[in-house]
Amino acid sequence: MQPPSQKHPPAKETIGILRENSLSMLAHHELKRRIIAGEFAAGAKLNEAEIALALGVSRGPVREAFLALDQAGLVRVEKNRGVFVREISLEEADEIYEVRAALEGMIGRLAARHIGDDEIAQLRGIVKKMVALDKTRKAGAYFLLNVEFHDLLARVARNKAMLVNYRRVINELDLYRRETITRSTENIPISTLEHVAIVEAVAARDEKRAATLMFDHVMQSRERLHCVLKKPPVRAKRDG
Amino acid sequence: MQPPSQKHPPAKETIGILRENSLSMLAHHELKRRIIAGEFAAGAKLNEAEIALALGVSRGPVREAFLALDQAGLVRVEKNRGVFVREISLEEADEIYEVRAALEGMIGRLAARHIGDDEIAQLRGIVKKMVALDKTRKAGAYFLLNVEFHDLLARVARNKAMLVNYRRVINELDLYRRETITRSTENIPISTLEHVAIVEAVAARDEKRAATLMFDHVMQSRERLHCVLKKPPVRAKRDG
DNA sequence: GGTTTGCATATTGTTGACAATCTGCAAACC
DNA sequence: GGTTTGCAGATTGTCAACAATATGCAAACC
Repeated sequence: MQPPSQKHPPAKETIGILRENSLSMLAHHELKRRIIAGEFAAGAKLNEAEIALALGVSRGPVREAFLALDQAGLVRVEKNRGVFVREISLEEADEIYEVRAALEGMIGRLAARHIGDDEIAQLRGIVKKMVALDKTRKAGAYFLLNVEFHDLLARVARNKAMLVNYRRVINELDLYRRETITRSTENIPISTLEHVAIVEAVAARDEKRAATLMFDHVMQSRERLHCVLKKPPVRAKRDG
Repeated sequence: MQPPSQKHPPAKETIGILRENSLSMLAHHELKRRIIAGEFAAGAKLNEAEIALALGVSRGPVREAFLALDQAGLVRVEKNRGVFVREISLEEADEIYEVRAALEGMIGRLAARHIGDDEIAQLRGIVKKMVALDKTRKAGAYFLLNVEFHDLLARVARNKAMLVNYRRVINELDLYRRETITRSTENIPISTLEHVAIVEAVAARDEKRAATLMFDHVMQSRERLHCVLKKPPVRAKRDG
């Protein structure tokens, strides 16, 4: 298939990437990354020509990427007006949390069914780091560990369809959470305790209990988010 | 396109449709409809130029529609080779059923929380038709009632994010189910009984029970599908 | 003065053309 | 005979130009 002239090791990888991904897909992934990373403000207008120039491609692939991002719920397309980074209201976030709770419940059940010993160790490692963070109260670091914890569980569930749906929902939620969850540290100890209980249930292969704990954990996270939002003047050290 | 002589009342509606939807969106919806309706064979290759001609647009909007359909899981895009109607294996269908079970469980819970009396009546009406169909054993008609029943419950849940995710999963499953579920009628009475129980639980506003019944109903549907597949020579009257 | 109309500009929507890639087949080669 | 090489045709990927639409501002009008 490939011409046998692959002398340079890095070239092979680059060629592979270009063979697999069209410019549309490249634009799609890059824009998705930037949106999730928060490099665009919520509600910001994404100018086709501008982005095409920045990515070094023409408007066609950018437009195709926009349509895909619209389906993924990351941008909102208004005909003849443009595309905007999706803004998620508190009400929408509440709804999405319910979807996430449903998925995470099933993830807990499946993870308890399929988890291997090495993966149990990985989960325990993550939780250990969380416990250590309880004292420092670094919200940013905790947020990353939390993402890692839940994504690992989603992979352990051994269900590709579930993983795809889970990650899509998480991406949408992150549009909302990135502005709120890192502002509060008081709930970290509680959340960590829930994580500990989840690992125990999964490690014991207790499907029912893992499902319930995961479901409740998500719904309680939602409640904690509400509590944080209700006392808005948390203007203590906003490191940013 | 159309001459600007909008004397006729329906023209107003047409203009509205064109103002809301770009050709990409039109192509997206039309292709989605055709794929779900089974007008394209599973795995069939969708030729850009051919479809563009059939829809009366150029290839650009068709390509944009393809990208969106790829995100929705209805087609598979292979770079430089084309797009194909997604084929879903039994293993994938099994996975998707688990995602669906998770969502339907939450839908049952939320529906029990939010349902109104008129909607209870609607559900009972659908179930009544299902019971009537028990005797005729018309799989096609039962399938439509089943879709209506579950979609109504999903709307009753009063959660837009859930509805969007639910319908996406159902669309994917229909790619698989349309070839299998209509071949068997023996399970209709059992499934109908489960529907009756679900309506009762929702009408009683019993969230826990509704959630459990919905979850189990989906997982049992999956098992029934397996049973049907395990006895392949069901060559009795294949009305087609 | 406030509202409306009409243009100028910018941006998006669509198209057709061109470049890159794949596929199938036939000729050349061992 | 079987494999490889090299076209020819078809299809997809990308681009740049054109058309349609929205936006903002200024002039005209009441």
